[in-house]
Formats: sequence, structure tokens, C-alpha cells
Amino acid sequence: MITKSKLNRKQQIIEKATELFQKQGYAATSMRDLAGYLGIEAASLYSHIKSKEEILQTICFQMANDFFQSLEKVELENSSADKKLRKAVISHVQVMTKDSASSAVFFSEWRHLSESYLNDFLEMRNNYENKFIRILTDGHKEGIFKKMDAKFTVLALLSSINWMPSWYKPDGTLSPEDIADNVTDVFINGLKIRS
Amino acid sequence: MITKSKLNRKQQIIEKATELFQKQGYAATSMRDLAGYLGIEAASLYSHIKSKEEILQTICFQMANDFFQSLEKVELENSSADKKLRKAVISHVQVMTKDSASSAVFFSEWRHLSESYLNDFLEMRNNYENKFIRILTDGHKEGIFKKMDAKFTVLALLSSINWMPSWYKPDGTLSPEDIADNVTDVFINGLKIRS
DNA sequence: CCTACCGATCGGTAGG
DNA sequence: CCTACCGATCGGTAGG
Repeated sequence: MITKSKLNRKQQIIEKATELFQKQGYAATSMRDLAGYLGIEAASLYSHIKSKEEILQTICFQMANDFFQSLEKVELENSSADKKLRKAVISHVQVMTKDSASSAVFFSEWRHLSESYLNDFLEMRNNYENKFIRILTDGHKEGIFKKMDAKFTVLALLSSINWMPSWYKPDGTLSPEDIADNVTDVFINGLKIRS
Repeated sequence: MITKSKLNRKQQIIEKATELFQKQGYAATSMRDLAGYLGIEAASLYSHIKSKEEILQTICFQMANDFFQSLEKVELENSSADKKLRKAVISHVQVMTKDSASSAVFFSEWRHLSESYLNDFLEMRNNYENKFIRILTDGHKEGIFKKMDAKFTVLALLSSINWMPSWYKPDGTLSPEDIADNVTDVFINGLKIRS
């Protein structure tokens, strides 16, 4: 079927593009580069995609959706804030590690989106961060977390996780749960030995 | 004096380039862009610089040196590991906030360095991270910090700080010390209320 | 999916 | 610091 093979080819294009965008950056990756790796001519790419930016859009909004959906599941549970935070971090890490190349592109190439897409992207990111902030402020109200700058803490927390694709080795021994445990343990309990 | 004005012009070029590299990325910034903002022709840039990459090299290695020097000062003091960690974070943040545009370029455009420069860069970064790791492992030996994956923790710590240029507002109310306090407090004491 | 090609733009040089 | 220009490459289209 034409439709099916087209879809598959499109997926191949996006996958290879993701790999190249991660390695070289979006701007430094040419359509000829991409086509070459797929064994076709650059012009042929345009039978499957509308533009170079469409690829970036697909990657970024696919990841954004994945992150959102997995966090919304966590929000539905009702458990204490510290458990919720741990769950939220686990699901965030799971989404990341499931496709670490897409994650890397998502986190560092989104700024090359054109304006209207960029606005949508930033709004989604903001909403996502706010969900984390709410977990922390709820935790404070519950008497679990101490007083803090919740926004600052969330951005620090997410940053520390998000840049993992640049040093996370998938062949390593750490599972998403291990990573989440390490991260949340540091953030929740800190490094100091409790007296 | 010719030499002096050349140096100043070179500094102007590097400053404006830093700004553009931060906003648009290295690869997406053209020499014609840069020249236009300086009110000269692209070809004229080459009286002051050797190549586009030379600008990136200057930014990256200048920042790398600043980070190294400020950390070495901290290492000379002999104080407890938790105090040392706080000092190290303060000086790291100070270097960052002193020139947040250069920092942003340093952290996200270094991969566009050509191979030999890239190797030097990565080696320096590794050495820098190792100095932080040593502070944490010393802290564990001193009985101040609990058992942990020190490398993982340092990378999480540095990531959470390093991506601050993307959300740190210099007109905000947080000083480098405030930021360092927030970060180290979370990492050292954690979020949980101590019993 | 290809050939053939478009106008635009790239980093950079020659020569003044 | 400029004019004039280089060869290379860019994203993308037309037409098959």
C-alpha cells in the first residue's frame, strides 16, 4: 500500500533526522546530509515531508505530548507529595530514556521552531513546569516539604534531569527508576547525613 | 594606536557575536548577520578575526579558564566539604552571572568546535567535574555526606546550575549568593523537613 | 524517487 | 574597512 510505505519512509526520515539533529544540531544538518544517509536525493525527501522544519516540529510536539500524558497519569493518583514527586520524575525519565535522541533534540533544538510553533511550545513547557510546581507547593502545605522557591527548585530539578541525554549511557547499569531514585533522593533528602 | 583600536574592535565583534550565538545558535548566525549589527561589511570582519570558529573558540576557552581559576581558589581553602561545595557553587554561579551570554554559548555551542579544540574542551570540562566529584567524595570520607554516586550527583548539580542562563533574569532579585544558597541548600539538605 | 535546476546565502579571499 | 568576487552549499520546486 502506498500510504503505508509512505508512512514508514516518513518515520525513517524523522528517525535519521533526529539522530543527525542531535549530533550536529538542527541548523548544521542539511537536507542533503539527511538524504545521503538514507541513500536518496535531497529532493526526494519532499515527497514525504513538507519542509525541514516540519521534521523538527514533529519531534518537538511528539515529545511534548508524551511528557504531558505521562505526567497527567501521575496527577490522577492521590498520594503524598513526596511520592508524587518521585512518580513524576520516574515518568519524566521514562519518557526521556524511551527515546533519548528525540529528547536531546527536544531540549536543545526547540528554539529553531518558527514563531507560532515556538509560542505553542513555550506555553506547553510552562504548563508542564507548573504541574511540577504544584506538586512542590502542595507538599509544602501538607507539611512534607519545607518553605522554598518552588519555581526555582522545579527548574533546577528539571534541568538536572533534562540534560541527562548528554551524559546518560543507555548501556549503563541505571534504569529509569534508579535514575529517578538518585535524583529524587538528592532533591528530597539532600546529601547530608541526617542527625 | 592601531593595535589598541583593533583590540577594541575585536572585542566588539566577539561581544556582538556572543549575543547572536546565544539568541540564534552558532550555526544559524551568519557573518553577514554579525557584520550588519556592527555596521560594517562581512569581509571587514576578517581584518580582526581569522574565522567564525575563532570567535567561538575565544568564547569557550575564556569561559573555561574563568571557571577553572575560580574553582582553584576555592580548592586552596581548607574548610569542610559542605562549606567547600557551597563556595564552589557560588564561584561557579558568579562566573556564569558575570557574563550570562558567554555562559549560554559556552554551555550549548561548544560542540561546534572543530576536533582538536573539541578534545581540549572536553578534557577541561572533565577535569572541572572531577574537582567537584572530589569535594563530594571527601565529604563522604569526612562523614558529612552520605554514600552516593558522586559523578551522577555532580552532573545533576552542575546541570541544574548551568542551564540557568536560559531562565535566570539578571534584573531579578536573586544574587549569585542567593542562587548558590538555594541550590546548595536543596542539594545538601534536601526538600524534606528534618525531623 | 530522480534529474535538473532555482535564487539565496554561506564563509572567506584578493586587492586596494 | 570596502568592492568585488570565489566556489560551495543551502532549502526547496518543477516536472516527470
